[in-house]
Amino acid sequence: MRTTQFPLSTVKEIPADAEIASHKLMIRAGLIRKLASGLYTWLPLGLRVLRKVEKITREEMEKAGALEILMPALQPAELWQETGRWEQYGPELARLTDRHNRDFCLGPTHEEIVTDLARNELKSYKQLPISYYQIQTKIRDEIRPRFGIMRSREFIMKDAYSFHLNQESLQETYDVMFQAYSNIFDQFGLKYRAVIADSGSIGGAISHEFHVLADSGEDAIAFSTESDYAANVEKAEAIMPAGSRAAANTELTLVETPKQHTIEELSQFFNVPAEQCLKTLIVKGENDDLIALLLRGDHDLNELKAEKIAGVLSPLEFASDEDILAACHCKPGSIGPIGLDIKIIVDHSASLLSNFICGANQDGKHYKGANWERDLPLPAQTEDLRLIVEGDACPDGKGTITLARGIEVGHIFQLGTKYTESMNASIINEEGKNQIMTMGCYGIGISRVVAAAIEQSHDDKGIIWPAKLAPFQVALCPMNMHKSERLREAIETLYQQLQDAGIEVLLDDRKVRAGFMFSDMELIGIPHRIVLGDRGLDSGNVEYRARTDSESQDIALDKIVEFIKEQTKD
RNA sequence: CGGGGUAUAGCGCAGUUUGGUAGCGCGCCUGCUUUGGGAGCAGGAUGUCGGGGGUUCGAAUCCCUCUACCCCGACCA
Repeated sequence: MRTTQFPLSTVKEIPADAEIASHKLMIRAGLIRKLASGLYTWLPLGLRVLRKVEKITREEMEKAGALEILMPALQPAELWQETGRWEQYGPELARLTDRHNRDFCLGPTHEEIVTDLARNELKSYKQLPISYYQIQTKIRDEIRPRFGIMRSREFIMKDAYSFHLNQESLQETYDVMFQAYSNIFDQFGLKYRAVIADSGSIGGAISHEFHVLADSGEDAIAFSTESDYAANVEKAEAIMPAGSRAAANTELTLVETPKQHTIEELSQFFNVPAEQCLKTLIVKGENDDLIALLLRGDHDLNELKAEKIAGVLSPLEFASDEDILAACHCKPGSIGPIGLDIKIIVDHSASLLSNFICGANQDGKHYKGANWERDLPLPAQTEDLRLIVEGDACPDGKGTITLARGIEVGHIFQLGTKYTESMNASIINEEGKNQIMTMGCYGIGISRVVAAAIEQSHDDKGIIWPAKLAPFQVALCPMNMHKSERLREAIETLYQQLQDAGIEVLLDDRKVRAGFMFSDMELIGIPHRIVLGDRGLDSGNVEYRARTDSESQDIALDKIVEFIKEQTKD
């Protein structure tokens, strides 16, 4: 391609509404343009990258034995009503009616549609297992689209669905898909981790997320220092710490704390670490009652864990100040478990505290030197309530936890019979009887991968594409070609030779100055750059520089094609 | 949906407090000079000042209203 025929839409000024590096760079490098909140047009350069992500994904899905199909984005409400998700999905499901006043939605995902396909097409166990996949536009009316393509209202997803006679078969395909996903992310050339995940609203039991590691990631991932354990922090179990409670050796004392409400203020006031304080949170229960959750001061509540406990309202809701005043006779900031007359659930770690600080249920007062089973009974219910933190013991017993940030780009689930049962998707089994199929589903956020790759790999000059995602492999930059006919000829020859060698070359044949050209090529992140001028022609050399290099090197003009082939081979 | 903010040329912004008829930088067009790290000079084009209503002799500016967009929270590939 030539830049005169494949215009670069680079811009110098950073758009005001772009916050994170990938969003800024996608606009600046001319990959995308915004149409409206959460809606983007892919420009030619961006689309080349997107197609590469699709290609790698498609190849690996084929290798994994999945069959490509294409399902409609516009979907009848009836199918969603069958599974109950028409009601459950909420406002994120974009709904509309047709001219006959029939209800439809724009598909945010395709479990209903593919299950309908399966129940019509699949009759016999002999047809199982089978996996379908598609690469298609999804629509989700996000509460708050942001970060450009990272969280948009319309995005491109590869979604795959597998159907099985039983759990064993599902597990086999799940393992195959897990491997396929690993292959895909290896090929992308991105640093990633597969982590144990919560299955969220899609449903099902076992599930893994694939995260591209980047400091700006919205998710926190917990890893083991020793084993291959990795989990989304929201799912990572904080295990009961070893050891027992230290002995009670201080008196329970009521202390005036007129201005101390937060754990931080308390730990300063009493001059003790936050972990010697007890944090009391009041949440709503299922029967309009209130429940107190107790945590160590240095720990944070994991809301996902809390709302899964029987009796706790899901989704989690904190009690209002009025509710708290009624139940605890004080305002938030002085609540504590001593004498508290509502259900109390204590976190494992908090149950091991001794001689701790806690609220006294009187405004402006706290207790110090509190001890379980001496000053107050240890609550009967001890649970894992908190977010795992750096340094915690790993749940698998090997090593300790470190944390990293990640961008969720893939998610695989074992759905079981959640959809097949409600939609009565059955086949005839070996005994000639009807049997509900077991199902798995596997997603990759194709468009998000592009943003995640940039987020992980960029510098102050622009994008640094991994080889397999780069829109072009080589930038060919002539110096003042419009003034030298022999240079034009040499460049044209080289351009042709590189293309003949199967290399994707972007020839910058614009009549622009060197610095302008270099800046553009660096901004759009082309991995290899060849510079040739009259000077080079005289000495028989070109200048080569990889995007990641800080210095150029001279390569003989008659060796450069071989050199580039070597640099760009797999 | 709650809380905060913004809307002026293709992009980034000033002008609004104190009403007087629209400006800067980048980009774009023309010419000359430059030409190895986003060039210089000269000239030029581009605006229903987000929409509607009101106050006023006069509104980008004051008042009312609507809309869009952005940021913080719950959602997710």
